[in-house]
Amino acid sequence: MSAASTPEGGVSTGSTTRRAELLAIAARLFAEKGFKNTTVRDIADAAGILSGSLYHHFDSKESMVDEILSTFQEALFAQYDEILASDDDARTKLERAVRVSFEAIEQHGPEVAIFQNDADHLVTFERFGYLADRNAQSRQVWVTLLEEGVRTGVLRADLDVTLTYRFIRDTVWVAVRWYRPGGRHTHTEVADQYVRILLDGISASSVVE
Amino acid sequence: MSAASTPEGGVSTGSTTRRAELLAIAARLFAEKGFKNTTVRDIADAAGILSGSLYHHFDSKESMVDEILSTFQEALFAQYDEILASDDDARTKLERAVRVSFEAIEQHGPEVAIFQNDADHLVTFERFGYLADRNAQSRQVWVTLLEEGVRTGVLRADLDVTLTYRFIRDTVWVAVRWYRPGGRHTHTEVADQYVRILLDGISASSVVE
DNA sequence: CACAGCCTACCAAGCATTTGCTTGGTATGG
DNA sequence: CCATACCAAGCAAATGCTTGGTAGGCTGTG
Repeated sequence: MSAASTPEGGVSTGSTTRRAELLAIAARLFAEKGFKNTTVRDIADAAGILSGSLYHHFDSKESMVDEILSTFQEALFAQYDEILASDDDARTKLERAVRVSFEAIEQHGPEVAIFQNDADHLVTFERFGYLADRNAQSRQVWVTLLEEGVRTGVLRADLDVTLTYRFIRDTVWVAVRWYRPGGRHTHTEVADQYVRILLDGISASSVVE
Repeated sequence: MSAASTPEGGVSTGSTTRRAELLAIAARLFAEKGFKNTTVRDIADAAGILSGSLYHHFDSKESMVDEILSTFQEALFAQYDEILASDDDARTKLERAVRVSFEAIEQHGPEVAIFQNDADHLVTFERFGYLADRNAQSRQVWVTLLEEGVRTGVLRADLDVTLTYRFIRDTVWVAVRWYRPGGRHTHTEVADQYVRILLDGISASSVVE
């Protein structure tokens, strides 16, 4: 029923412009109000059209968020993979991973926010299984970096790697809730400040045995 | 959720009032699925009653979450105030504040989760204005502690206090997403690990000029 | 160069379901 | 006999999505 009314040629071609515009509008609203809490009428209003007209461009509300998230995840993990495969030492890799993450918040805030806020809910649908995979993959990236750091003596030997991973992940990604491009700090500054605290702590005299 | 088998707290525990039971059920669901995404029928099903019957106990869905959050916030800030007013040095106060927070996650997980996930949305309603107040108050607690630390020379002088506050707040409270009572770590262990990283970093050799 | 045909983007109207909540009635223990 | 706790039925609004139609630009052909 759906394929009949939707011109097949318009899927990959068509007006990429309008389609991309609508996706950007939807992403912003999903990030602001949450996926479930954003109605197709909200999106249509923001785009200046009627809700029914959205279905000329997309199959469903789900397919919109699907396209938004999958595209973003693809790009992000390409960067992580590059860092993992690089020749940098563990400390530099960690720094780069943190920077890349804050950069993603800067450049793809809505996508990060949607992933943070709605992934748990979306993952219950088969269609979004890849989100769980990506999550596991992300964990693997960080844990690998941390273990490499411990092994090479760059990081403390008594570190609980899993727990540390969670702390880093939480701090970095939840920053999407308060970080605003053009605000008091650049994303690079925020990343540097966090790396400094993460590596050396906030204590004035950090004499570690 | 098989409402037929054993509705949550269906067997009246006698001592606890039915009202409190229903609030606990609602809190768990709000935390799991989000406030807006939880229907009154969800709550009623979990309680083994019909949705309309909830309105014998509560005015509205909003008043349920209101009662859940306000009660919790009251208790939490009493603890913060006690720490602020104590004679401990800045470092000890910070440690205590972190511990109290993880303790809240342990003992009032649903309440913390609701506050984390839905406060932004709820705060747009006049009724929940106190949530914004409490948020500002919390910020004040942490910033005061950090500034005291810098002033007394316990913490690094070049610390960006506001940024540090955000990092701490994010890491501590978002832990509610993964921390599970009875899991691999106690809340005290998690708090200690975090305090250690926060103060001294994860680096093996902290060279702080 | 006119014009039929087609395509993109949208409108207008509405349908089925879900949702928060209401109203009037009922069973049961004290 | 009365308060507590609940049921039965349903309403109005909101929500995701469908259907049939239209305006305007572009294209190829005679």
